[in-house]
Amino acid sequence: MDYSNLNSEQLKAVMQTEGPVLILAGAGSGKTATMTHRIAHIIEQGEDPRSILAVTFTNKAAGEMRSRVSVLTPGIRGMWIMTFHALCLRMLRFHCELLGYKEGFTVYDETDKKALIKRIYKDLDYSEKEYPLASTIGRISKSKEQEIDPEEFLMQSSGWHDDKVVQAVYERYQEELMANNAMDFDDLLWNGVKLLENNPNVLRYYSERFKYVMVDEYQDTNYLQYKLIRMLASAHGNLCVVGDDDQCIYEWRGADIRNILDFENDYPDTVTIRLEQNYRSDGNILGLANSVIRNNKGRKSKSLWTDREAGEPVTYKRCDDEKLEAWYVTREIEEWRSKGLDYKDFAILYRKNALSRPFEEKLSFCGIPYRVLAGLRFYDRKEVKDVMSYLRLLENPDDDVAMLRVINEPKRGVGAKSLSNITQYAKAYNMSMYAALCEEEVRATLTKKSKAEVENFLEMIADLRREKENLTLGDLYDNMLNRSGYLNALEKANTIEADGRIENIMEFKSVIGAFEKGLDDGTIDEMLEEFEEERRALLGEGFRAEEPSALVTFLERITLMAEVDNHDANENAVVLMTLHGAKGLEFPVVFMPGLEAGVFPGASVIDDAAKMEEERRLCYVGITRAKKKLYITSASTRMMYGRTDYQMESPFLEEMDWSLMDGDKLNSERRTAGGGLRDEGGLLGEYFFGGRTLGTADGYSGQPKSRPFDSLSASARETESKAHLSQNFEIGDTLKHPKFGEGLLIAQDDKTMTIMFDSAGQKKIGKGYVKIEKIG
DNA sequence: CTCGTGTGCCTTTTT
DNA sequence: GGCACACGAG
Repeated sequence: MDYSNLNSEQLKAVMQTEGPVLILAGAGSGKTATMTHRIAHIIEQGEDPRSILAVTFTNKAAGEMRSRVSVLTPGIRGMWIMTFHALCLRMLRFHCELLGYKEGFTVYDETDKKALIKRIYKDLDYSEKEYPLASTIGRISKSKEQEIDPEEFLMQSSGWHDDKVVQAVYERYQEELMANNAMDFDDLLWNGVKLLENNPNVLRYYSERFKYVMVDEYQDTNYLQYKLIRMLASAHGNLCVVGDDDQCIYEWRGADIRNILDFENDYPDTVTIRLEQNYRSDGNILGLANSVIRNNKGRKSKSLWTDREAGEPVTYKRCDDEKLEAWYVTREIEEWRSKGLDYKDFAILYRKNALSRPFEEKLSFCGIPYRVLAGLRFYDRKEVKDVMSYLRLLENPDDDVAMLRVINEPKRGVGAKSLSNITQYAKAYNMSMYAALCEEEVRATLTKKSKAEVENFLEMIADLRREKENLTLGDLYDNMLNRSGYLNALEKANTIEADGRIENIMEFKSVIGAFEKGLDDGTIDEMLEEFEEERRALLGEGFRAEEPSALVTFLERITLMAEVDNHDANENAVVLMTLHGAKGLEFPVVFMPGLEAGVFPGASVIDDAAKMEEERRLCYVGITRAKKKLYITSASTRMMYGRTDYQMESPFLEEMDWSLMDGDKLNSERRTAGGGLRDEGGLLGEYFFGGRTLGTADGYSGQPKSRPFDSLSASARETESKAHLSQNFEIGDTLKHPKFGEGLLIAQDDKTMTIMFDSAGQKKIGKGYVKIEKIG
């Protein structure tokens, strides 16, 4: 194999295959290349690929590693390169009966979890106001991460009423999960650990099999993941972990930075290798990153360096408000693009999703393609969750969360009263809702019409359950859509909203198609074949391993998928995402907006030293995403959650090395004595959009790079003036609204228009907020 | 039972 | 400002 691309430290990491190895890999230091070469090297040594386990946190990282390894060692199969959750899930699929689960168990995502806990609240008569759901869910999750079961929770609890509530919900939640034959994400890890801890023969099998264990992003492992890895690597002791304590940004989620800081104590005779040469960022960017992160205490000594040139200075821009900030960013993107960069070379990375809107508006206004990686995952949309719930029921009819989602969707006349009848019966006889519904006496409580519809629904499930072995996933899906009446109900609704849902349902169909045709790691048949091989090996060891079906495999894959996994680096669009989502990625030009106290760092952490350090690491992660050019911006006032607040500059700005920066100076407040925003006058054009100020140009920096909007495309300017003019309509005009569709203007004043929409009825629309077109 | 309107909430979120 | 959710009228 060719190792000539590797530097001496990387090479050392590749060759050190035996014993515990700690690779401290700074940002952009060629970590993935090192790991993939290491795997390839082990295989080249003649080791069985099946003896290799490489664990990551994201599907994306796993996929990347898999494909890069396959370039180095074509045709090699049998390694386990997957996320922690997928790893546990795979073992649990084979051995779930040892923990009391049934074959085909369901994995609940956060939405399912929330729905279930909500139901438990209702049952136990707790109010969400008094005991916020989010806090209860958080505490349950934290407990699970620490292996604290409901019983132990009780013993450790302070005895406060709040604790008792959480305890009661927690206990009930675990019971329900078990009854539904389901696990949540935390259970996957905990059950994975339990499986190995309680079953010495299982532990022996896997730990002996995995001669070489590797873990990526080790700084973000939590207690369970730590234990899991420790056990899996116990037989051979060849454990190689890669991480960067400066990039630990998930402590709030249970990640324990001590796992990496204490690794050398945990594993005596550890060989520690530092990858400190950064190949990603130009000198100024790296210098800035170092100037920020050095303010953290308690980090492993490490200094990133580069032999690249200093490059562009980092530009800081203090803007008047969030709209101007977005304009500024948009304009700089156009400016760079005119110099030959592509849209996909830019990323806008913010602290929280709520910051994305102004950027979306300005980008879309200027016709710049962009993609927001945030908010609702495709698979979290109501209609997608619904159709998935139908599919889930085919595999696991005990899944009450799925049942509750779809029993009355489409409407089958099963309301609160009927539901309560069904669930009470189910509870009394200790059965699932599906089982209860199968009882004639339960259905007898429904109205005649409703009874017939429910029976039709049950029959569909029974039929499809029988047929599922013989149908392709696509056919199964089509059958389900038609026979459930789900699609029909949406078609009948004939609203814009329903049309959107139908579109998503069809999109889901193409996801199924893609899955059947094959993904990056092979076709579905190859995957099932690999399962079968694993299973045979396990059977040979005396385990009774069940092979999961294609449907189960499909469903779990989607459940374990994250939004960032959808990021396609080849799509030519500006990317918008949170700083958390950006870890592991890189872009030629990065914008970091919202460097304001209360936004970044967030308001609640500013006087918590430990949390400030994590926040600072997040800042470090953001800076080190940039290869060529970094912009940092802030806004003097920002409207968020419907309120406009005055924003101080972020304390992180004070820590930065300003000799590496240009643009505005720190504390460059731009307010008039009266407290109002200073109109930068003269130079700046002011632009109106439906009577509101849209944007002013950069008049501050003394040497404006361009006249206002010169760098915006001609079509953007045209659209702008059109948008302005188009707000003047006359009564009787037929108008088109992007959301509500066509309608007739029946009244207006200077601020609003009253429109009678064909499908949405009469609405009052504020002028200048959305694009309204005249069509007749 | 379903639809409509009103109230409260609002970090970050690998899986 | 927007959305999800709870509650009240038909």
